[in-house]
Amino acid sequence: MPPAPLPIPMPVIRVALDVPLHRQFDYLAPDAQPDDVGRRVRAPFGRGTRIGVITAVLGADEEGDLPLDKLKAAEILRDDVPPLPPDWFRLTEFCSSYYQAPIGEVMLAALPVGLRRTDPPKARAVKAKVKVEAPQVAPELTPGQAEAVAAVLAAGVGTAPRFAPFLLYGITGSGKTEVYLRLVEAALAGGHQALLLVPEINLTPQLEERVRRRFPGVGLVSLHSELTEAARTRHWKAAFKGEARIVLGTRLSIFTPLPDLGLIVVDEEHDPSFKQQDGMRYSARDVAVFRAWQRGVPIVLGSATPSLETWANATGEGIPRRYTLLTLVDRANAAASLPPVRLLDTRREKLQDGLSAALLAALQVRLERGEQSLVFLNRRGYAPVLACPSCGWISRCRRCAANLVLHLADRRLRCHHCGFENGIPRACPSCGNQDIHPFGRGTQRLETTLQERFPEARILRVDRDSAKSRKQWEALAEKIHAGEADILVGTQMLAKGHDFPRLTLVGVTGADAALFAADWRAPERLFAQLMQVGGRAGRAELPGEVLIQTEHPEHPLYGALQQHDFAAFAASQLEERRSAGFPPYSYQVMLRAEAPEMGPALEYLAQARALGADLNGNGPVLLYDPVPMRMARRANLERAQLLAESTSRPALQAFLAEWRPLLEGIKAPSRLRWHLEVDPLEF
DNA sequence: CCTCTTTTGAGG
DNA sequence: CTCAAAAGAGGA
Repeated sequence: MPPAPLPIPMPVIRVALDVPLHRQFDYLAPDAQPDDVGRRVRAPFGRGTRIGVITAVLGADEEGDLPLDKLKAAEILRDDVPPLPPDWFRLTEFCSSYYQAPIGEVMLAALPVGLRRTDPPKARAVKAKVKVEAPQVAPELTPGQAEAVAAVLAAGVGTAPRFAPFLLYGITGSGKTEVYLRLVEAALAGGHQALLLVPEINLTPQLEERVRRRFPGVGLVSLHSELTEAARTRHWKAAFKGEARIVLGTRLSIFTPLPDLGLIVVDEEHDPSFKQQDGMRYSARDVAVFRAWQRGVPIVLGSATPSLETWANATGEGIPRRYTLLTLVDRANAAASLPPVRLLDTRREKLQDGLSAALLAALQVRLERGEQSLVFLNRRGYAPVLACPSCGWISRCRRCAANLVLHLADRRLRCHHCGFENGIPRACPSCGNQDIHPFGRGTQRLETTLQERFPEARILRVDRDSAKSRKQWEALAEKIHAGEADILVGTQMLAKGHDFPRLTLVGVTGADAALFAADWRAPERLFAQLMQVGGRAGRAELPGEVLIQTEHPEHPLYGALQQHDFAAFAASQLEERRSAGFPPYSYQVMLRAEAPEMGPALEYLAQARALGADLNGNGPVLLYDPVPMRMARRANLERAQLLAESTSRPALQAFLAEWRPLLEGIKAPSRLRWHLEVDPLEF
């Protein structure tokens, strides 16, 4: 006869800890109350102490996993943080199951660092600086904006919100932000909180300033990685307690508990920075849509170049239409207000240091007129590789399957993937030849070339090397604004954020590479990038022009770009995806493994595939062969991947739920690491 | 037989 | 993940 369950004389709590384990742990907590669920605890774990979140308080009649005498006691933290609410649990549990991430990791990652410490520093009183100015008058809405606002308001913003997803599609400068502000206004008026997600911190301070001026006196907090730990914690708490009515933040802020949430806005929804690429690999935009659904509130995804997933959801091209499409500017208007795009066919002429005569002439004209130009090249450094023409030596990284990039600015050879760096050899390390050359072009070389050609021009290079921190970038932007630069040379950094009123020419070089890249999402990113950087030209009263150097002027991507026709581009890309069975017409999961040797990594994946095949039978999930990644070696680790794909998301999810535990059982050398990535963006 | 390295398993 | 115990490999 089995022994009767022991009565529990002392409450037992179940705790999610910040450890990469798909299970929870029970602790004794003499003072636990049922309503302590959602509170943080300080719990002994292993030989240390950790912070966890109480997910359940076991009643006297419930049996724990372990006999009571094996349990340790945990200390419930009854500080000024209220218990995390049920909807926050559902949100983190959804992420844990959808992305196959351990629940404790998800929960703790969703909290500000200040609340994850085992020894919280004494909180100092912060005096809120409430500076109430007169609200800035809202500009009159264009008919398009008014229509968009009305459509979203009809989903009950500020009154009786319900789940309703919208794509707000409008080019840069078409006034998407004003639409957001009107919706925020309505949400606030109805006593609701509004959550605004923005891609990265370059833009955050500007938008924050604008929102603050519009809603003076209204609690507004920002949440992004450049805030101090204390500020983040303070802001997070203010949002949780409902003191902050507007929350403006980057991807992690999607997990902020908001008692009165009534509206979610995701600006630049296509931006890759909404996808976290390490730890829990989640898409904040997708989580935002889930959260809107779960909380029953409207969500607005805004973009000039929506992701194709979102576009398909909004247009119903080949899949059920799930979002309402709101178009801010019709095509005819867009073509009129956007700078003309001219393609420079570089097959027909001998380039001068990589620049065509037409682009050089256009730069000369801008110099004479005292206007600014921008030359875009999405490759930093001086040259992507150093090579010896006599023996064929090239500057390879010893730790990666990549070349060392020549940086002449600080005379280094540098790997952009692992951070390895070296001095520049005087002669070929392999054959001693003194005559080694840089091949290809990066922003530094372009800068040098332009300086030689236009000695009188003030040239400013903007890339991750010249603008490492936000402060440096702000300083550069300040200089550009003040008219202290004639020609800007830069990477995609220049495409985002700041507005430069005297900029009338954008030249694009080196764009072709993305046309035929192995990554089938490359054209989508290129189009968005070129739209964005092209949109920099001529935004004030001065008309602008975009010149693109290409060897493939007939390519449909450039054709669509010339017409400023995103819809046509999207339609052709979606057609390709549909015939190839790629997302959004299928759902994918990538299993990646890395190890010092390629053999074990591939072997691990082969076993994973076999286990998956057993599970799946001839079922709905297609398992591809394990293959080395495109960049097969990084930081001395060989990397391989295995793609699983299905036309049914539920089927893929069901498969994953069974597959992942099996993956954990595969025996592999200790130095082998693996992870799953749901809805991968890069291949 | 001892020492250093790698693997395995637990963590409440 | 991190740590420690157990198992294995190599050296005197």
